[in-house]
Amino acid sequence: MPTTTDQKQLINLFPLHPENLVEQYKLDEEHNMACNIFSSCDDVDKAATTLTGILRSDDDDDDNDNDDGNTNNPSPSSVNYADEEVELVRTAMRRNKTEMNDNEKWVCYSEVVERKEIRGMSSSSSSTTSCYHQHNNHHRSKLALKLDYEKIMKSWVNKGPLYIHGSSGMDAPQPQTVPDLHDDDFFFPSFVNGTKHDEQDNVGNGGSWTVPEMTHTENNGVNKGDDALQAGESSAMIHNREASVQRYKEKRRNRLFAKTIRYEVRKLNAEKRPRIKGRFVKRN
DNA sequence: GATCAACCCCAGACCACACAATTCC
DNA sequence: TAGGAATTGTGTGGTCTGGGGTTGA
Repeated sequence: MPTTTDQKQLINLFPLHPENLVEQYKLDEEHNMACNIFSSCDDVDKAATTLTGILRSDDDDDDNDNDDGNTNNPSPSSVNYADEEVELVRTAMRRNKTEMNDNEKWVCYSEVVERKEIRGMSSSSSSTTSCYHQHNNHHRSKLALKLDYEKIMKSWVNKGPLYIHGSSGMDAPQPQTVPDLHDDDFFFPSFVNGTKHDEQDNVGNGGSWTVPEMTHTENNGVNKGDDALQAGESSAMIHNREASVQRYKEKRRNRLFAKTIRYEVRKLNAEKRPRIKGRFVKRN
């Protein structure tokens, strides 16, 4: 858990303050670029290599969900701009690494809830999460989690370590952070084409949240003779996860942001209905 | 740097009424 | 139980409004 002084760094209580906006703008721009780049890089076959492609990759990935088999067939653009892409990725990674070292931007969610409850207002815009929220320009209510730690500890006792091993090289385990559940992009998996990205990606992908993959070697306190059984369970977990990812993608693909007309006849009637200054008026 | 007016942007409200859904007999 | 009548609720689009942010003097 961060110290009190750390909290001051982690939580920006005045994100709209002009002084913060300058830095925030820079951070958001670079963060968004990193996010887009990494989300596009998760799928090797997509290779959205131009800036336009990178920016569109979020939408394109839906269309390309079924193209996972083309891993070995990079698009021509990926060949032409491969160097630029690599450079972009490296830049983003450098930036992300710098941020990780200089100024940790993640906050523990319980902390957010606590502060939210105290202040009665949304002060939870850490730089990382606000990266998405400000980018989307949505004012959405945040989910408040209240965890029953005892219950969690009990139910987790046979499921390996509670912590994702931190990538910062620190000895102490890093607390697992909870993503913004309202932001679907958070759930875009770094687990694509059956290849698992290591935990480094949890930090380096600009916010893409990944479920920690458990290996049986991490599973403490379990009989080693059950390796085969555990391998089967692990495989089942992977398949379950893939199924979850597929369900998520399907749901995401079917999302509709545009206004939908449920009754075309009502639309026609409304268009024919007389108005004054935009308001419907009686016919007589 | 602080202040203020002008401007811009956008979500939400407003309206009548045809039609869908529900209830009642 | 089926079916018709009555009642209630919903959805539709163009314009306006107010609040908040931005800009320039």
